[in-house]
Amino acid sequence: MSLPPPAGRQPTIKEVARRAEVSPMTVSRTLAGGSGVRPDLQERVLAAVRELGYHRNENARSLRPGQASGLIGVAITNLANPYYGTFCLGVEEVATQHGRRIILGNTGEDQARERQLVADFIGRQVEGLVVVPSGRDTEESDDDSPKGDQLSGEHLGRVPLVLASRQVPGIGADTVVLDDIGGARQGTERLLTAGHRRIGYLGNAVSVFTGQRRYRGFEQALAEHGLAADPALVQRDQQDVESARAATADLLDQPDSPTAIFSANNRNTIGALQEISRRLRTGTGPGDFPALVGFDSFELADLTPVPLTVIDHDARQLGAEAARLLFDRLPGGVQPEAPRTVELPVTLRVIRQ
Amino acid sequence: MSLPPPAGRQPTIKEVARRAEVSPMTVSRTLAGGSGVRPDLQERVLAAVRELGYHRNENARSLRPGQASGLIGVAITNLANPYYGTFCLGVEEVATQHGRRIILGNTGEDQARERQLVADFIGRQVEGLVVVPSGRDTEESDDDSPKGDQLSGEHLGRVPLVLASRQVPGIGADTVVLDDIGGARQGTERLLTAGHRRIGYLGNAVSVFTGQRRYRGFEQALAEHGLAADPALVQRDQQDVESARAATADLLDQPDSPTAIFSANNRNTIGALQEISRRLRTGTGPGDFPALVGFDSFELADLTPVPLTVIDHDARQLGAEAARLLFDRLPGGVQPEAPRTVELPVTLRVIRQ
DNA sequence: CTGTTAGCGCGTTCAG
DNA sequence: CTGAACGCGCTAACAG
Repeated sequence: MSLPPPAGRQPTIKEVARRAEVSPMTVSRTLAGGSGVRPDLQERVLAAVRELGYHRNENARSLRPGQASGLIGVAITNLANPYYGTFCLGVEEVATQHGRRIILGNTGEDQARERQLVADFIGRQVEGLVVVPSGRDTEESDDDSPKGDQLSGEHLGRVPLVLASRQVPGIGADTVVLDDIGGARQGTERLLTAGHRRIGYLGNAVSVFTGQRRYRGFEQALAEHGLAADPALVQRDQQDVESARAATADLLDQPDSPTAIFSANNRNTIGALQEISRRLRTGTGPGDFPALVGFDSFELADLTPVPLTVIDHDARQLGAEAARLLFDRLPGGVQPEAPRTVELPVTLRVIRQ
Repeated sequence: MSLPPPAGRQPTIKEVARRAEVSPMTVSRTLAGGSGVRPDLQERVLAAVRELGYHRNENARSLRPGQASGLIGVAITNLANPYYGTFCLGVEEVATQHGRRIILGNTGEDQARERQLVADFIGRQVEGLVVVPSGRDTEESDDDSPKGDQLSGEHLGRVPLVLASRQVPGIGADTVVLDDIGGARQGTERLLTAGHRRIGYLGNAVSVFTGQRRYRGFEQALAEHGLAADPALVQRDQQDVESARAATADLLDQPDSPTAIFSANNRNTIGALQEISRRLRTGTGPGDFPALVGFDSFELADLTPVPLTVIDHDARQLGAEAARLLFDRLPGGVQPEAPRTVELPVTLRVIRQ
């Protein structure tokens, strides 16, 4: 005679035990590897497990002291950007190597949402956090409500945190960033060397860490040539492809439009290419279209209708590195003393001269 | 006198209670909204919560009968494909509207990995699952080890499941698919109407549901014109851009290379465009390059160097619809009787004539 | 309005 | 080799 199937609830260890006619402990031990359990009992247990479709309740499991949840919380700013999808893949792969699962949230550059997410992750007993911090001031402020509050030590308890892509002032967490300044400087330098003097800038808000750094690299290169950025040619409030396309249209429609454009991320570069290609098709716009240098690579860069150089790097590697830094701080890791910052190099890649 | 901060552990409700000099129940009630708790006690509790950085343990919480975990498990096949990133965003948005969090796993088209993931999700007490099933036979087989075993009702317990993109025979779950056959038929029809007779095919494995359906649509359109697919022009084992590029090279290098190519997904279309553009730049390859019709849209399709039509749809909407079907089966939903299949329409969009 | 009791599913500890 | 008791953090149900 078989017991009735569980009604609307997952079967528990007790039900398995009852069905296998053993005690719950025998089930527990069997599932833990079975050392010290008679083989015939193990078989009865495993049969009952199969028949009932039993799954250990990981939540109850992690309740016990010393038992970890096996979860890593990942918060990113924009899942619609393939860049971050690839980034997550890097985190996920390393997490899987360490037997961990990732739990993912999208902040949409919203700090309130980031705070909720992180709080929830901690409530779910994540063992660690990988966060791409949403836009915020990167300047230290001396008022008493520091930015990045939700990522401060007190709020995190003792959950290790790794920041990716962007640093947050006042947060002493391990961080992986790119060589934003150097990459932007080199990319801009390339345009200057090619003789360009009117160079447009497309970027994300200055309140975003990378936005600020990449703009700084842009300015540095200009300064080295005795130039300064022309405010009329600087557009930096675009977070998505459509606004980037519109900003590009603005640049192209200026009376003395730029002969080249530096773009600070793939959203902006793609928007620029879309607008340029639209005008090429419809025959509108300036006679000559600007050359492009853009941070981040992307699929189909090859198809560019104008000269294009990308400042390339691997989002997957960024994610993997972030995860590695995190696991160093988890049980079994090397437990570094001070917060570390890893700056990954970038590569100038000429797509079309 | 303040208690020592929690050492390596998250603070518990008891510590908060001790610090606020109330009972744990008063803390619990305050955090649950505070109805029926004296305001001054609430303040003491909230102060203690802030000071200790307390976060409710959601795992312990969901242990109690009747309490749900607030988690939705999402398993996709390829996080590196921006398509699935966007898909996840759609799921995530709807889940957030319902106060749920998503927990994400990447199967890499590996059934074993899919099984592990789903088992783990259930162990974490997810309230529901959204799965893009990894490749498997779509034919019913009459042996006794049916495909899609891990998604069968017995293994899932009573966790509602929604399949997205791909159906699995024998699994009576709600499903959202695209009009794969109709879309592929229309796309191919367009090439035939334009006079093409030698049409290449790039697709994913026939063992993948969409791969099979899209190929069927391709064949149907050919048949309507009294034609059959030429096996020499059919390549369908590509899962990523690089192998798609190589397959395209194969097609282009044939003595009598196709005048048009139908591509069954964005990985293949992008690979094809890369190869064609490479040859255009280097001046190799056939004199005339084939026109393309591809399933899925993608960024920068505008830049195509050859005539291109895409069979367009919104991955985000697919994800959102999958989530909606799922929430219908969760507490508070409409609890439909039979499994439902939603077939989302696709749109032919001419990118370049 | 507040506190005590009990038990959710599991595994460590200790007895048999 | 097997089982019973206990407690992890939390909250419904029941006192007070």
